Amino acid sequence: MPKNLYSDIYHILKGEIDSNVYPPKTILPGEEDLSERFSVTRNTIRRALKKLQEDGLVYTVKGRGVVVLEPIVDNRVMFSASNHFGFLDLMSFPQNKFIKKLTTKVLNFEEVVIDDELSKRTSFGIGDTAYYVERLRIFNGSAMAIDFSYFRKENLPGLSIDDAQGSIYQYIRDEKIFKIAAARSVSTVETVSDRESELLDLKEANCVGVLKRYVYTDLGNLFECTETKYVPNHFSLVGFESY
Amino acid sequence: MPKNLYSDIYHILKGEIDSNVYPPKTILPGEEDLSERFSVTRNTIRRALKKLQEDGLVYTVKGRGVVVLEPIVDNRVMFSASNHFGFLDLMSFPQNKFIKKLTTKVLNFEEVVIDDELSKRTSFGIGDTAYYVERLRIFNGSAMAIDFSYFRKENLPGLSIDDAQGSIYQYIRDEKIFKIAAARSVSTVETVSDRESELLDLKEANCVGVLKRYVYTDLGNLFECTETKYVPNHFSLVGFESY
DNA sequence: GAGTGGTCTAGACCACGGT
DNA sequence: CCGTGGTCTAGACCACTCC
Repeated sequence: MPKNLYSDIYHILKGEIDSNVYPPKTILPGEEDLSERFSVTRNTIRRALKKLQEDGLVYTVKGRGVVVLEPIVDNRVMFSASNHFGFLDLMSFPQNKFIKKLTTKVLNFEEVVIDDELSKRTSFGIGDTAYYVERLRIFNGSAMAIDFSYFRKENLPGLSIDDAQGSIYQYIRDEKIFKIAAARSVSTVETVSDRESELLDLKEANCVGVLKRYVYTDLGNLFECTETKYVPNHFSLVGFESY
Repeated sequence: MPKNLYSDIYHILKGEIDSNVYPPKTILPGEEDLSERFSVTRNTIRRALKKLQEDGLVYTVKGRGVVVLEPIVDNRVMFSASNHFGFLDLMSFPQNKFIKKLTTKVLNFEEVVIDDELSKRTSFGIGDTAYYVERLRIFNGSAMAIDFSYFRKENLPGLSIDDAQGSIYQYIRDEKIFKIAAARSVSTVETVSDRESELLDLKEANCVGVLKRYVYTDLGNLFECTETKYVPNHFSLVGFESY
């Protein structure tokens, strides 16, 4: 479906790496060779290679070439910070097929005005109006996470409790209200409050993982601030960086 | 110090955003204007803008322009997955100035052969020899984290306990053994073992944050697998993605 | 020194947003 | 429609790795 040259080339090369045409620790053909093979400029090849590098499949070394990296293994519910548009979309992660049933229970839905303290928590402006939503996430029958969310009302004027029950991102996409531009995330571990320990299936644990996400519209303003608190031992957050 | 055009331009623009020449939610001058201003091609401008976007400072929208994003606030010990070369280098993070004293205690240092089970844990090959190192990290007098590390011996033949006591990455850089190419990380929350709870200053908590990092050499092979277990409430892991 | 990737230029056409 | 960023080409020079 992608009709960009560089994107096509990226997919082809990725397939060849996955199917061991280029095994780990080997060097890919040079950029010059690849441009000949695909009949494009070196520049276009470089964009495809850069995408492979961002995926963590290869690493390029000046003067040597493009090296295929060894793969690693892990087996939990992955929530990669990227491509994570809300909890409901998690089910579409290919690794997460074993989540048979994910339900959402809205615990709280109200309008709040951002005061000094909330502004520190959410980075919203003082005086802004926001929807405050609490949603309990139930995986295969156990309460595995709670989302505490603030949505700026200005950007989502008609939000209802029914939308919150479904996927808010689905709602945004369907209604074409705006586009989501970017997200910043901060991940921490915190000791749990009494209320949280009542709501979540923590077993013996007295801590939760916290993923705080700030989401931007394509006009540059923050429109969502969500803290997801999740139980230990069941979730992984993955990342990749090259230097 | 950087003598690349695009990198210079990136720093200049970043400074202008920080000092509010271009406030949040405004649009930067167009790429054409910027290329005129700096007397470079549009291509070079685009690279600088891409770097700003990777930093999470701006977001570009086709047909509209480059939007400056609103900043957010947070105040913990940051360990960004990127630029994190071992714990000792954490002190060089500008936000982390308040860590006055960080010491390391080596709890264990031995050679191991990777068997089936260790191979699953580390993604190293079966039969490889590795150094296994346990290091306790003490911040301002309290035991805040433990690192459980495996280093492939093949890549680090002469590693001694003294090197482990200092910064292993310092050692690698100084000895110019190889370059570090990339890292994959997986972040989780786990309930704690008895031994860990004895070693760490957990207070009431019975869980730890776990950051598992796989580090690659520039030849494409995995050379380190480290699990850092850290106490709750004191650390943040930051991320940024654009769509 | 031969070959690799890293940077940069000059110019072209397309797709999208706003009017 | 015009102006924006997105993609692509053709060709150049430099810095690095390896032999």
